[in-house]
Order: sequence, then C-alpha cells, then structure tokens
Amino acid sequence: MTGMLKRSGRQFLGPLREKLRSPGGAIGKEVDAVLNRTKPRIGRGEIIAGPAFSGKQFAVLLEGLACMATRNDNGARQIYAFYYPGDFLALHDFLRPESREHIEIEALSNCSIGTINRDILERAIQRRPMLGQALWQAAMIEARIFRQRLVMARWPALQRVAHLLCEQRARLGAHERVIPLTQIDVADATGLSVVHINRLFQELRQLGVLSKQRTIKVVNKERLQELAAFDPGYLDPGEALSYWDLYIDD
Amino acid sequence: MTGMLKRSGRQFLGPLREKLRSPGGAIGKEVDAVLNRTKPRIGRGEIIAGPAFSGKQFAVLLEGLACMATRNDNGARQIYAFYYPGDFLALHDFLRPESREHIEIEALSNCSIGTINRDILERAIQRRPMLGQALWQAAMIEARIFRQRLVMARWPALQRVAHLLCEQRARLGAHERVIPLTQIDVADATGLSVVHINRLFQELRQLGVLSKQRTIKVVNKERLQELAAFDPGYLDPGEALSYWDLYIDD
DNA sequence: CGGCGGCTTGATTCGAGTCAAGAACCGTGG
DNA sequence: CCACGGTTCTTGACTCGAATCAAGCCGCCG
Repeated sequence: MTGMLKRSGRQFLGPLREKLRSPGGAIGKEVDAVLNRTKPRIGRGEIIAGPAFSGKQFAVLLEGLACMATRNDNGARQIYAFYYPGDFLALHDFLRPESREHIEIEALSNCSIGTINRDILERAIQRRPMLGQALWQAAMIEARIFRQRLVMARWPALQRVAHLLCEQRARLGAHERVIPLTQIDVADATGLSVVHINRLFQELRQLGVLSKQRTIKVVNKERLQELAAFDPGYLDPGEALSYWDLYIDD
Repeated sequence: MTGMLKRSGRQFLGPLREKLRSPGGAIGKEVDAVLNRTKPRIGRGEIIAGPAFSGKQFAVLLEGLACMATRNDNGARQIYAFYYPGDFLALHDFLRPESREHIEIEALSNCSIGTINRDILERAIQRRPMLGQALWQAAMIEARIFRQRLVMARWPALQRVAHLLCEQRARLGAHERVIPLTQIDVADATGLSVVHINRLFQELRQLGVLSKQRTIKVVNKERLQELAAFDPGYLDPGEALSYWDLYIDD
C-alpha cells in the first residue's frame, strides 16, 4: 500500500525506482528511464489529461490524489476511479485515442506528475515485451475497479459511502486519517446527491466514525469497516489498485 | 457487428477464421490453431466458467448468448456484461486466477463454445507478441464496457432498459428482432426489480416500441433509440464490444 | 393435466432527489 | 487586519421513482 510519499518519512528528492506489481516483477527502471519529471505541480481542480491530449502523452502520478471522470450532458461530474501516487494515468486511450467519451483525469488535490510521450512508451514496449504484459494487467485491474463500482452501485447509500472511505483510507495509507475529498467529490463518486451525502456524514459522525470537524477524518476505522462490509484483503498486495509501487531513494 | 451465426445465411460447419479487431489486424489463425471445438452444446442457465475453473481453461463463445455475472450474499444475480458469438470468455482471470470475486460466465441461451488450455494460450502469446497486445486491448474494451454500465447506472430506469435493448439489437444483428432474454435477465443487468421491469415493458408496448407478445421483440427501433438516447455509432466497428469477428467458411 | 418458471397486477412503503435558503469557511486583495 | 466573494456545508420541506409484499395468471414441458 503506497500512500503519500511524505508519509514514509522519506522525501521525494532522488531518483525514483518504480516496481511494477506484475508476475514478471520489477520493470520500473524501464519506465523510470523514459519518465519526464520536469512537469510542475498541478493545482486542485485542474485537468491533467483529457480530450485535448488525445493519446499523445501519458502520465504517472507522483504525488497527490486524482480521479478519472466524465461530465454528462447536464454538466454533472461522474467519478469512475481514483488515482494515487504511482498510478499510471490515462492509459485507457493508448490504443484507441479517438474515443468519443470525454474522459478527463482531474486533480482532486495538488498533484505532481511525470510524463511520457506516446512514441517513447511504444518503443519501450517493443524493447521489453514484459512491459506490454504489465500494461495488459493494468487494464485488467482497471476493469476490476469498475466492476467493483458496479457492485457498489447496488448497495444502500450508507454502505456505499462507508466503503468509499475505507478504500481511501487503505490507499492513502493507514496512518493518514484525513481524506482529502470534498463532500461533492464523494457525491460524484457514489452517484448520490450532495445533500444526501451530507446527511450520511452526519449519521457517521453520530456513530462516532467520523470526527465532527469539517474535514473528512476517520476516528473509528473498525466501525467504518463494519458498516462498509469492507474486506481489507480485497486490496491485498497482489491485487492492489495501484499499478506501481514507488520507492524513493534518499 | 457480428450477430448470430445463422443470420448471415452461412452455417457453422467448417473451420473458423477469427479476425481480431486490432491495430495489428488478423491474428485469428493463431487462436484457431489452438482452439478445441469438441465441447458440446451448453444449455441455458448453465455455468460455462466460474471459480471451479480457476484460470486453467478459457473459452470462445461460438453460438448463443452468455453473460458475466456474480451472485451477492442474498443470492441475487448481477449481470455485468453480455457475450456474443466471437467473444473471448473469462479472460479476466488469466493473470490472477485467485481472485476472491465469484465471477461466473453463464449461458443465457443455448450456447456452443470452443476452449483453450491456459498453457497453450500462454505459448501462443509468446510466439506472437501481437496476441499479447490484442489481449491488452481486449481488457481495455472490457473496462470500457463496465464504464459504460456505470454511466447507465445513473440514468432513469426507462432509458436504462431501452439502452440495454438497443445494445442487444445492435450486437445480435440488425435483422434479429427477438431478444432472447427474460425479464429477469434484464432486471439483473439493469439493477431494477423484476416488477418494475415488467411495468416498463408495458410502457414500451404502449409506446409501440415492443410487440405485445411475451417475447421481447422490438417493432420500432427508431423510437427505442430515441428513448435510449442511443448512439449507434458508439459501437462503431473499430470499437465494437466484440473482441473477435467471426467469419465462417461454408 | 399438473407443476414450475416466468409474467402481471395492485397496494403500500421508503430511500433518495430536488428545491430553497442560510451558515461556515477560505483565499485574496485592499 | 478586515472585508468581500466564492465554495462548501447544513438544514428543512416536499416529491417521486422504484422496491417490496402479496396474489393470481399464463404457458410450456414432462
């Protein structure tokens, strides 16, 4: 479980070593070699990748929290998935850039990313067939995430929200209890209205699961996991949502 | 758009030539060479692949209609995706057979399938790297299908049902107007109750979209597409849901 | 000619949306 | 340091879509 880079106490200063969680083991050096890290910080709410990029460039999230989302005809945002440090972004349009879905990758907190040009990535894949298989796996993991969301879509609202919070906790790192989302974000990810989310949050506060502060802060994770029927093992290391596992040198 | 094999007027008698819709073009012969077609017919309601198979064997659907589904704790079935002739089944657990999700592939009509052993498929991938890339693409298409279902999950019920019917029409073949599903199947795929599905069907019959018979038969596809806000192009050839395109030699 | 799976119908309940308005908070600039 | 504007959060009243429960019906298959 990766977590924010700072959490481990190490700083994001030296070269990255990414280790792909794949049957083949670590191939991160390949990616490391072609990763362009000059990209500056990205502010919350900014679009990291969208139709405008159309498959010419890809990114790896280095710090922060981002999501994949679309906006429907009414302008309502729908969040499909969250991305955490180490995740590969926007792979979905590597093979078929000309999709008519208007998918965007949006920063939910301040982020920093590394980028890779399409042709460079292509060449890397040719040099290292394992990388291709790893990307296949990444796509299958993505499919699994969406399937999981489809399952959640049929749960009662409180459980849906609780489960989302459990996921965030698990992915942000067990020690980080503040979840950097707004109630609006949670609404857009669960498909519930903001008003209803707010009422559920109050219920969670009454139950002693969330703190009474404005920020989303879990103070009783056991109770939360009960409400969510959350199985911590469903994110076990071999199946983590994160395609990449970041290790920082000094 | 593939359709039932019979529709084209050709019979499913001779050798198959599968053509993968991939940037690389036809690699179906590779699959054809390793496909075991001795498997007999499978009856409606039977499980084609599930936990019991655990990644040792994979299948290609040759005839009929199947789905990927799970059952939740109450025994309720949830259908994630439909499979049509030419689709590769159960690829989802090729890389990680030990998933704890109890996904099953179930025949929704009488089906026939061809099978491939895991190790044979693995060797085929090594021989032909393009096949690996094709499977990557297949996984991305699957992810897209699920994403589409997530979008639909927020639509009003009538539109959701109408869209599902449009998809079936498009995939079964434009000339096949009877959709071989039960109202129960539609309920499990849309996440609505059977009772509600029934009422929506009556509404669709009143609107002159469905015939008054017991079978699900579309008699006014234009009206149906309007209700569904269905974009026929969203299944355009390059992006079809079907991984494989079947061609039959007499 | 049962019987069972699927379809139909009605009555009732309830979860969650919508609308509307106000309060708390945050960043920015004077 | 405070005033202002824009988000975000909160609360209340009302509505409505869809679930559930409970029967009864149809039609096919053995």
